[in-house]
Amino acid sequence: MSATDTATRLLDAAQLFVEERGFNAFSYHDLAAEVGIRTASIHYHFRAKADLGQALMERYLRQLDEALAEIDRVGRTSEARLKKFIGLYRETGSRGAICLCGSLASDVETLPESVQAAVRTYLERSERWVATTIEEGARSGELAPSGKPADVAATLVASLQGGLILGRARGGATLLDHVQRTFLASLRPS
Amino acid sequence: MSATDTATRLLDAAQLFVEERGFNAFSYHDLAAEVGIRTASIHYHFRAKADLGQALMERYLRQLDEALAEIDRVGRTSEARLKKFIGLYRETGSRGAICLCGSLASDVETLPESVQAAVRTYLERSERWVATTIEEGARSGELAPSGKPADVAATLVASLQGGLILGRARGGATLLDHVQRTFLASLRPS
DNA sequence: GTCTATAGGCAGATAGAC
DNA sequence: GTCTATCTGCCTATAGAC
Repeated sequence: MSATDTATRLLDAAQLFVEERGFNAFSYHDLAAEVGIRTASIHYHFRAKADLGQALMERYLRQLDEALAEIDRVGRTSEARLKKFIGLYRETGSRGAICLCGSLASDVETLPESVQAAVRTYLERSERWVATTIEEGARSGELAPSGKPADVAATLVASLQGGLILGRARGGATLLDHVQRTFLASLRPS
Repeated sequence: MSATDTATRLLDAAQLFVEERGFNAFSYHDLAAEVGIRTASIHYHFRAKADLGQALMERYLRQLDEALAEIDRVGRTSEARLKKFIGLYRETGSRGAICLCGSLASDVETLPESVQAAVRTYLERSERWVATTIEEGARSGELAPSGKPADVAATLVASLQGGLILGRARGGATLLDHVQRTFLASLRPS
């Protein structure tokens, strides 16, 4: 029952800030106020803000792997698994946030190369999982994609990330409902 | 043959900056260097940076209306019109940029309300045009959307905006190729 | 319209005491 | 590990001369 260590609390708070405002729109001062220490103390845990960004993406990648493994474990059909995958994004949107990776992708030109690389890895891994899931569904006859699985997968991930960003800007959290209906309908055999 | 006036040159340069880096990642100093005047002079044309953002979106809205009118004028079929619409985004992506509106949507929490409103208007207008175009195609039997036109329209706009952001982060400008193939295939009657 | 000069604030980061 | 104190630099914005 030990209290959560400071580094973890910093990562938690930073993740919320990035998901709500973006990497360049929060400061060590904001972070310090949230966690209850001074800005100088943050530098002890993360020497520079770029290091914090990298640690954030590394943890987020591990969380992705865990989430996908869990979906593969409990999802019975390909469609059910895709629905759960879309559900991860809907959850994020329902708390007024966007995906950490999508947020960093928006600011990509201002980020250090190490963080850019982690963003690319996250996107590739997501697309590959979706493509594989669609392929499995197509093989068993459960799904009928109208194009190549890799095309559909790239398009789905783009509309989920875009849907979160546009949905927040539009107000009202229904955009991902449209995305889910459109994709599941277009994948269903007629 | 008069030279372009300063306000217009400032808007042109600012638009490129926003499309490449984001609204909060360029300064009046960057802008001044680009246009060849001093930062203080920019304030004569746009009192505060928020005013510049608003002027930027207002001009961008007019450009959207012109582009959509032109597409309606020359596009012979619904599919041809949608392809030209997607082409607007592919053009932006091919110069390593993202849509001004998508860029501002990413930073939406840090923007003044007037700019947020313009972003919403741009998105609504885009979605409505796409929905109408799909409806027309469905009525004539040229297109066979698998869901409601409004759903498909919202999803298409989200994947174009998301595709630009993710495509730039991924490197390689092929993401919108995937999006175009996926949507045109899913709209084609079987 | 554009300039020089500068105010005033906040950013990321470091040194060194405890 | 966390603190106080401080450096340095950049940002938006303004005042007032030309």
